[in-house]
Amino acid sequence: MAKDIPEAATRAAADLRMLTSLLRRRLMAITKDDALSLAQSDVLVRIDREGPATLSALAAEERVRPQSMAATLDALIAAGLIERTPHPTDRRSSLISLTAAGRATLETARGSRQEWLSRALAEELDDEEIAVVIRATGLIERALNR
Amino acid sequence: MAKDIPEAATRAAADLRMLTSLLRRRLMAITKDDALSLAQSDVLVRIDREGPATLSALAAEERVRPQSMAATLDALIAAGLIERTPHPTDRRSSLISLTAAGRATLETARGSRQEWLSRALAEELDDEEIAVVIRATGLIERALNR
DNA sequence: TATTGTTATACTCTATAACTATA
DNA sequence: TATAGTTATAGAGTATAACAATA
Repeated sequence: MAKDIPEAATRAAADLRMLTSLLRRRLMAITKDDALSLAQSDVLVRIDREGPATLSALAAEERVRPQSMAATLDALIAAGLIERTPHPTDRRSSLISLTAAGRATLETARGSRQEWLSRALAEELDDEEIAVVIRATGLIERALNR
Repeated sequence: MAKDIPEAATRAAADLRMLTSLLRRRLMAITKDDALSLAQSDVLVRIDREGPATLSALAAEERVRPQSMAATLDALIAAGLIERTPHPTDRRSSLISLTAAGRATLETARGSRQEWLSRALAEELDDEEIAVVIRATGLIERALNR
């Protein structure tokens, strides 16, 4: 039996769905000097935040199939931004970590999508509003991982 | 010269960027009985909300090129969910509107991504938190369109 | 047997370039 | 000239299916 879904949740879901598409397209359009694709940026940031990980773990965290993650990692390896080292205990697997170039890329992510979005938020929203956005991202993430 | 971007805006931008990818992948994974692609759903909802529109107008609002919008519209027309009628004053153009089947599809969007997301929000968040999410989507949209 | 990863293939979404028809 | 739309082509991102190696 379907539990009743409050009007507000339906509205929030509809708004979120459309906003997600729009935001992604805006980000994609910011190509500039940033050679990284969106999926590549996601993975680079994740490894930076969480440390070395296996392909499977990255795929699970990013919610893609291992084959899809493999394609993304291949591109990052080809660009010299990450590297594989043998897994210490599992010979089937490798640990993926940032190279020096990968860390440098993250630090110079200015002039890229990240900067464009930061600036858009900073210039249009006040401190209280930005706090609301931060709180909302946490709430949405919690709902997605429930 | 780059104006200083507050720490909080940078944090909000990073969180938003990654959340956008994750949310989109979760939505894509909900295929079920819903035959519409994400881009198709976006357009169908938009026409329903805003009424008949030209291809160019839809492309501008959805932030895609006219060629991309044409592909999406072709699929929706093939599915019988929208239709073209001649533009009253511009013979180069057409007005795109929902068919009866298109309206029916929107109404029976239960069992689809929209329902999955609504339920996730409703089950994990309380009323005050959902209100925060709704407010945040409005704020983000404002920043994107600034 | 279950898990980690690879190879092969296909579909969605979007873009750029070059074009036609109409305004 | 400028705008609305089309045709052709390509790349990013993702998936499923079938497989090999190791746990």
